[in-house]
Amino acid sequence: MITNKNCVIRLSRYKNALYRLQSLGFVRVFSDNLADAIGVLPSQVRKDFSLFGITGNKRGGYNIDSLIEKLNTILGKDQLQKVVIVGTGNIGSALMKYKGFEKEGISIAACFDIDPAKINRQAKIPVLPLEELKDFARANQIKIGVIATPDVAAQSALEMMLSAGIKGVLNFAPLRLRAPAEEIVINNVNLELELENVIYFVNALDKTRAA
Amino acid sequence: MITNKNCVIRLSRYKNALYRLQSLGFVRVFSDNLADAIGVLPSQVRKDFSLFGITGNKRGGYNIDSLIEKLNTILGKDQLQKVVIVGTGNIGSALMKYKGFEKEGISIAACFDIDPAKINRQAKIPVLPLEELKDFARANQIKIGVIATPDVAAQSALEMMLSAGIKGVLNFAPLRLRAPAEEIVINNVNLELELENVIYFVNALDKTRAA
DNA sequence: TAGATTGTTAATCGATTAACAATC
DNA sequence: TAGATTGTTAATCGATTAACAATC
Repeated sequence: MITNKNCVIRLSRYKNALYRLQSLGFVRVFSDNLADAIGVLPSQVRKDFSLFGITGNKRGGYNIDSLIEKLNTILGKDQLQKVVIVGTGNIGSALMKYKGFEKEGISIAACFDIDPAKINRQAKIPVLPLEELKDFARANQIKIGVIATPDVAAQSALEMMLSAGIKGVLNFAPLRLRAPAEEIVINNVNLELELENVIYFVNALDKTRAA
Repeated sequence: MITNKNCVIRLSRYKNALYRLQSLGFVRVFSDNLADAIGVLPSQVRKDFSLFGITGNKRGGYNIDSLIEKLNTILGKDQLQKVVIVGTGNIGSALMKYKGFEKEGISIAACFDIDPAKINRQAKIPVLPLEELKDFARANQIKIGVIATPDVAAQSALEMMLSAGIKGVLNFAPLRLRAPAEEIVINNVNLELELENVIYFVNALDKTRAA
């Protein structure tokens, strides 16, 4: 098992670049082209592939179709991934409507909220009471959940997910969730932090120029 | 100038942890406590502080109030940061309504869209035609922009921001933007990719267990 | 064949961790 | 003072980059 997160992220980027090349009619690709497309060095591309046992042809590069297929298998995109979202505030409902996931073979099976006013069983993506999360996730074999609740509700949302058999979480609440690492994969997206980071580097750049 | 992104992200996390400790009534903190709060080692905390010239007291640790102040200065939070958002689709409008930014001293000055139907000059956060971005950003000295447009519009949004004097961009469009690195800081948030990453590690964990 | 590209090994680089002298 | 904690230097670790033999 590869535990380097950056490496897995690069695989996703290669895959995206390959789809673009494919739609332009290309059939083969060299490590050189892929490297340029995602902004790394050619040896990084070959190293990444080597780590996952992906091989090409010396002199002939890689066949785009079969490369896409291999990457999709590695990334679990050979099967539809069903996810649930807990929290239907701003972030939650934006994710619910977001077209990007469907395009990537990710289907939002349902959303959950604690507020009875938000419940809507008839919607294309139903919004259900939080109490039903456990039964729903088990019945539909959901393994992936998104936490888009207010901060204070995030930890308990995680615990409900754990008890519902969910194995992976994308967390948008800006705090550190506590869970046994062997039991669940947590990936945090902290929007304030990302913006703060931009602000820092802009200021730092400014100071460098002034100096 | 510190160019290690991870280090800057940790500073933000320290700051958040410190606010929590402060609200619990604590006055001083040790590298040990901070390390535990954000999940790193104590020597990492001291190393990070040392990189930014932050010092404490041997035996006495760090004073929380003054530590928060120092971190806020470094992170540019001693002044209100005004940002603009281009694109008022799902992501854009979620960000517009998101409470997390205001809490962090980040104010959304305006949003911009190419669709005339979206324009709303009377709203608390006005939605303006894209053509007005340049004048607005210059008049209001906006340095930070968020790209939340469809993929195909992202590169041109970036170029308009560049010409408007914007120096830092948080990009939600899932593609690589091209720009001269010396002129602009770009931070990408790719939601599909983050979710794909969770899916990969869940599958990988599954395989490890099965084996 | 000659030339180009892979796959892998070795070298480099940078970030994290450990260790410990200084000192409150 | 004795004990605990910092600040910094050195050691380790892991990821990226370079180099090059194999070969299509």
